[in-house]
Amino acid sequence: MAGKGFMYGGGDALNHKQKLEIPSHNHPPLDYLFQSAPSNSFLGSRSMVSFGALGGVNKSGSSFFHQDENGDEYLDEYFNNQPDKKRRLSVDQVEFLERSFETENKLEPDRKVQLAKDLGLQPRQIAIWFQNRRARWKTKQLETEYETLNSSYEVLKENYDNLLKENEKLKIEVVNLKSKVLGVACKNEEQSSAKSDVTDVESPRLADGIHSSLVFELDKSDLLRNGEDNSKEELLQHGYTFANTEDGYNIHPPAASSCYYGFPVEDHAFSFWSN
DNA sequence: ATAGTCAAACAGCGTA
DNA sequence: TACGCTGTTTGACTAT
Repeated sequence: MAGKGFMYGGGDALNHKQKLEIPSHNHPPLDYLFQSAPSNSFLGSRSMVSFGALGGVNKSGSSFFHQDENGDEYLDEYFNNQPDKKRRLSVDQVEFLERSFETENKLEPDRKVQLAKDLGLQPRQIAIWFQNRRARWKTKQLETEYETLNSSYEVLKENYDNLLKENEKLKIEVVNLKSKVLGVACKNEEQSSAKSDVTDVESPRLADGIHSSLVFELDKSDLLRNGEDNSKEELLQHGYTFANTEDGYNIHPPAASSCYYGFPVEDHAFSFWSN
């Protein structure tokens, strides 16, 4: 990022070289100093603090910079070794930042400066921490939302599968009922044909003997609606029997019925014939 | 020793 | 121009 701010902590992201170029009015990385002479009340058990802790003061208002008789030694060591090391924030610093984040996850400039002062970090470090923290929070949110959506999907899928099964059962039931009616109609047709004793050119038959105009076009409700009593009476005359059921009655053909449509005997749709 | 994970810091882009 | 976001890099740390 050429042309960006030169001072560490200022402007946009800086490269490593820039990061190490401490302006004359600023201080060497404090974590380096703290490694030998910690004075920050926010230093955690790990004794780690960012080397960006420049110019801060702790809660008691005392300087973060350890200015003792060895101060120059730290300075020399810093510039000689150039400890370009990334340091984790201390536990206390993170806790402080977490509490601040819980209050408000966006960072106004004033709060950033105040936090930087309180924690002895660079404002840019505070900004970066909030940036990363928001990213982690968003990731967590996405995971949570995914879990929620996934469980909703599982429930919906189960309901859908159950509906499919129910639908299949209902379809089978429809076929059952239609085949019952078809059987009745066939028998009726047979009887009529026998009576007329001739081939009826106006009632063409299909090769398998099923009357084309009757196939799956009648259902029990039609039969019941269009004069149940007459139909029943007529069927009784032809040797049909009726068995009462919960939802009406089942129609049984005469014992020696010759009406056969080529369905297997064990066909579920015709199982009622063997009742 | 090394692979995996986490977090600090950075890069680059969009936006107000 | 500062800031936010997303993606990436890098170093510290841990488990094996």
